[in-house]
Amino acid sequence: MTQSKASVTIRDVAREAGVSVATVSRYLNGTAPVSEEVARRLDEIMSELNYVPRAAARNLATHKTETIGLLTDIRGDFFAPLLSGIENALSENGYDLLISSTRQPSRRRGKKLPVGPHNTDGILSFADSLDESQLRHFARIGFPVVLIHRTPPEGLNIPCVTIENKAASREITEHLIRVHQRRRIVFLQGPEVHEDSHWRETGYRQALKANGLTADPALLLRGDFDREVAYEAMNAFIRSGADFDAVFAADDESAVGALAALQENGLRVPEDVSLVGFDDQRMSPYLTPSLTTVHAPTEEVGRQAALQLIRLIQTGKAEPLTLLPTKIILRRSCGCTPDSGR
Amino acid sequence: MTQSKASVTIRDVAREAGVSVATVSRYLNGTAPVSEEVARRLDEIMSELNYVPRAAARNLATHKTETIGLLTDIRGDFFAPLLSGIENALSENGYDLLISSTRQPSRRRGKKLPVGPHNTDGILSFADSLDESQLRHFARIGFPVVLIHRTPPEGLNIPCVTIENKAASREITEHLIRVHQRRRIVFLQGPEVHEDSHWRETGYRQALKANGLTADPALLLRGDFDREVAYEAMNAFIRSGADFDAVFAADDESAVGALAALQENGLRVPEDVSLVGFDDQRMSPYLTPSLTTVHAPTEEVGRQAALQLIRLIQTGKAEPLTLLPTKIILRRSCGCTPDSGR
DNA sequence: TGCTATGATGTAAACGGTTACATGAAACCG
DNA sequence: CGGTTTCATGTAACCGTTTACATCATAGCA
Repeated sequence: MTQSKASVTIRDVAREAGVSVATVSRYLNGTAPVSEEVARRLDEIMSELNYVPRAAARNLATHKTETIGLLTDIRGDFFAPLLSGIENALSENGYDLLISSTRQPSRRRGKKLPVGPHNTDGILSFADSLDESQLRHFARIGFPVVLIHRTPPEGLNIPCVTIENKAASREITEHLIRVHQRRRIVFLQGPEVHEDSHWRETGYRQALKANGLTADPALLLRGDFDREVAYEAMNAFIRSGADFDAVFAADDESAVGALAALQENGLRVPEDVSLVGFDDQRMSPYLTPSLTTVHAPTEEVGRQAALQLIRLIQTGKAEPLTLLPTKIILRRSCGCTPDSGR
Repeated sequence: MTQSKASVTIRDVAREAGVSVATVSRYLNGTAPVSEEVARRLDEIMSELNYVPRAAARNLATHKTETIGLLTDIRGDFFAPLLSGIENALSENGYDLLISSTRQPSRRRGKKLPVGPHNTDGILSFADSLDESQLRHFARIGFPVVLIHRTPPEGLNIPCVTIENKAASREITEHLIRVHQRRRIVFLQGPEVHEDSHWRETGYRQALKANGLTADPALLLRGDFDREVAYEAMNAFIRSGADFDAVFAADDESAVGALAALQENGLRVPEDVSLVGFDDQRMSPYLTPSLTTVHAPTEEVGRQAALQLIRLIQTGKAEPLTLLPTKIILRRSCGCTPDSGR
């Protein structure tokens, strides 16, 4: 009931315990030894007073925030595991997470970013959340940044963690060709600028070439990593009477859209058309037929990115490139019949 | 190149502009008029120096953080839309988001929460992220909290935003009974303590009773809002030779598990067994058959919760209960055959 | 013309921690 | 036993803002 002041400060604790604030601070941070006696008294008083150090004061004094910022778009199945990996790694290391979505490309120049040196110790940037000029600025002032699913622009030395796209794409395409005798394979592209999409397409092309097939530009459709877009594109393609016997969707989202379009047009998967995706999202095993795809370790990407950023903050050094392995997962949609895809 | 000091402060700006720091601060915050002349000069200098006010200093001086904390588990399809709604509402109102997952119930008493009065202006707590004693503590010290998908414990006056569970559950159950002539309907329960699960079960019971059916306890299975758990439970149930003709899964996650179990055991949905879920998650229209379910406005829940919290912080008042409407969505899995479930 | 609003600005004290430097006591040591 | 370490602690400056209070023109007004 004797709740006079708004919040209890380190000085209150010091006074109650009959010591100086310096002693309290040192005990709190373990930066210097404190006598048994005093330690006991402090423990007692602090819990009695329900004392919690104010973050702002600490940040101001130390020039550290113990917080990292995340810039990303909050969308789809991809996001949850990524965030989960990041959050785990951070909390294990005592960091907080300030998250800001890069929604509508307001891109108002001059408008300051919601996370930056003023409120975090470093930031994680997913895909194109930060444009080149912003990256250059952070690099210039030496502010720690780690890129996720995107390599740094020319000449910039910014650590990045992403996944192996090309080899797996090539492998899954070759699977369609060699095991299932597919010849006319549609590639459902991602967003134009997206790096993942680019490398996946490269893998696809290499597989075609290595197997004596030519890459027919007519088989390239834009799916934009989006269910609806993929559905529309696929639908229009089918109705145009196009000739094809398989679809490689650049990600599972677009595979879902493609699957819907195929089925609605009376094409059986995998009997008439083989379908494969990329990412192995949560729902993929539960589609009918279950989706053959490439497993991307998204949660691990998040975790590694967070760990690299922490390392960069604390030691000034980090792995320039962390490339996580991917693995193809054979299920039913390509034509295989594994025991259980789950 | 003349980058001597670590960071540029308000004093640097003031000196360059030949005014006092107070003037700069006032201009920055618009808390007092400033002459045309000075304003122009400040704009120029601030962008030239690339000045960004340090959040910690500001927080310390104002006792505000302009940040809210979110406690939740980062799991499943449910999470992304919720977060998206929250983030949108917050950023529109100039708040930052500090997020902390309530992973392993470490529940180490005494261990301080990662978000609280020391680093935020208020917090959003999903379901059981905060236990009763923690809620009481925050209530006692007058720290703003808004609950999501959970009502406050007895005697506590904490605003809460959630959805209408009972009426829709009753309605969807009656749909199974009246339209599809189902009589033995399995209810796949959520986690024991979960409020949503409780009310959904209540709606289910009411529907049975109102239609002259008795609630057979043998038809109550635990699905835990989890695919795997639901799959196992359903699988065991089927193999035990149980007699049933429909399944009402307490959420779409468990519906997915149930669907897998049904199909693997050769039961056709919806011919042999009707299946319905709750939530209308992203994947639900894309299952085969598409899932009849109850649409929960999850993104809107997030948005409303954020808005209520902001109101609570700024005015001290907020709606005690925000109950968002739900709506049943008829697709194929119950036996209906709508044009397109998407 | 003297008196009071009003506008634009400056001065300096908070805010609640950390930490360099200082101090006194006890321990060690040849 | 005097001198040097080491330990436990205190003093006070500092981190970068905001803001109450003061100041000084200038305008408005009777």
